[in-house]
Amino acid sequence: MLPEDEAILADLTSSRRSVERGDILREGAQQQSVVLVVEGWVYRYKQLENGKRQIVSIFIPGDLCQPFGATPRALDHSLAALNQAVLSFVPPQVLLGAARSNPRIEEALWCDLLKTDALVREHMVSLGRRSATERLRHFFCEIHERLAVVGLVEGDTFDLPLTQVDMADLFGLSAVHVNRALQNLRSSDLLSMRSRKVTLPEVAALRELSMFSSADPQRDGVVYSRA
Amino acid sequence: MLPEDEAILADLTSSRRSVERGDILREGAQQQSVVLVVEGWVYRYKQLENGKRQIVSIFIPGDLCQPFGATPRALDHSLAALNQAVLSFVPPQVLLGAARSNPRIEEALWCDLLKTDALVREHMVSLGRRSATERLRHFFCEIHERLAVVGLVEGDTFDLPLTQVDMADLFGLSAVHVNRALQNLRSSDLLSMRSRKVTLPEVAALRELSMFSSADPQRDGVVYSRA
DNA sequence: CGTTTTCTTGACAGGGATCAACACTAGTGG
DNA sequence: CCACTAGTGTTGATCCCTGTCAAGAAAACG
Repeated sequence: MLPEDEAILADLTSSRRSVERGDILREGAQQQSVVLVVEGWVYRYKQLENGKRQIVSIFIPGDLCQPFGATPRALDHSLAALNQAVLSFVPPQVLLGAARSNPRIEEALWCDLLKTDALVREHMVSLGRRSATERLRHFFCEIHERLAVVGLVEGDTFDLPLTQVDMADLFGLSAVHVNRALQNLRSSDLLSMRSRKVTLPEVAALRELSMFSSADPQRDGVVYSRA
Repeated sequence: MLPEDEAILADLTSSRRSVERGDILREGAQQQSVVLVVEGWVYRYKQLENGKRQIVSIFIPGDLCQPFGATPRALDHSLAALNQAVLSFVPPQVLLGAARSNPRIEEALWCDLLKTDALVREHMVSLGRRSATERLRHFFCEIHERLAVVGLVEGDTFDLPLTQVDMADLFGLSAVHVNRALQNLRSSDLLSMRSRKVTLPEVAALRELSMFSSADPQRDGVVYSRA
């Protein structure tokens, strides 16, 4: 990314806001701006009348939580933070303007949008066609790769601010079963977890097992990378 | 939609192509154009190494099968037709150009994109948190509403070119279980099916039961409507 | 430190998968 | 026009993955 592009994108994060764990925008809220994650983890979810919840996307630093051209409208889902997070609320006009003024930025924004969609699709495959253990394996590969891109993996270890209840709602499982599937992974020595820190000693083997294919061969589409 | 807009959009369907049931684009293919469905049903799916398949989206006439700014890239999924379909392959530059030249078109394209995403999210909720019967009920409500918008519902009846195997791959179930869930619906007199024709005698009751909430209160975002 | 959240474990139940026939439909070619 | 075939729909029997309930252990937190 060229310096001039970076300058423009740095502007996007000039008006930051810090939020605590919990809802940021509720389903039905009139959404004015696009949320850019600067720090922390954010997720989208939908809640059913019977109390069941499904997490549909997870966002990490550098991710845009909505399509960059999302015009003001009522949200069909809720947006929440998993831990304390720093967000930037960017009016879509700003993003659209940046895209118009600079083809490279336009390209980067579209690239980001397409990758976000691709992740959602992969998640759907997990929900529909993978067993509990397979879902976990695949997810850990995916999140490891995404975090590595933005420099949030140290060695083979990273923070994972998800409780087992969160994971249950993410994977479409019960919390009890997530617990048991995690024990599976731990006993196979492909994963260790303690106090929200995950270590994947053999990522390559894990990828092999979970038939994980990188969604991001080029790794050039991150809209905003941490300094 | 104003006449001048319609003229521009009509242009988009000038170069049509007819396809038979089966794959249109395979995963990994280099995608050059955005596919617009003029007639017939199209779907996106992903296939796993073990042969399992997950359908991630269904498209009906008037739908754009990719984000309108999708730049040429390798597809992460496959695109296929459920029945004989007429498609228009539109270069993204054409759509982006139309968007730049006319704010109403830009708005319509973004609106379409956001709605497609919203449908995907609702589908994820089904996969993760709804029982087999609930998934079917919800799907029939959704598809009924979408078909009605483009004038493909007569009375309370419409064509459904999905086999039970297709539905299984759409809902993340086995074909046998789809069959049994369908019998549930039929025995409750909320649905009748014969030779690919579906009738929903009491859509209102079905919506109530499936807690279906319209994703499209305004119904103004269809990019291309059949004449 | 108590309190609350989160994690773990066991027993049990159930939704849905799998396997294997068989019926039905539609398309094929003789 | 009718058998032949392949795909689709239907049914029954059985298994197992995952959910639910409940209770205790461990960790996080002020």
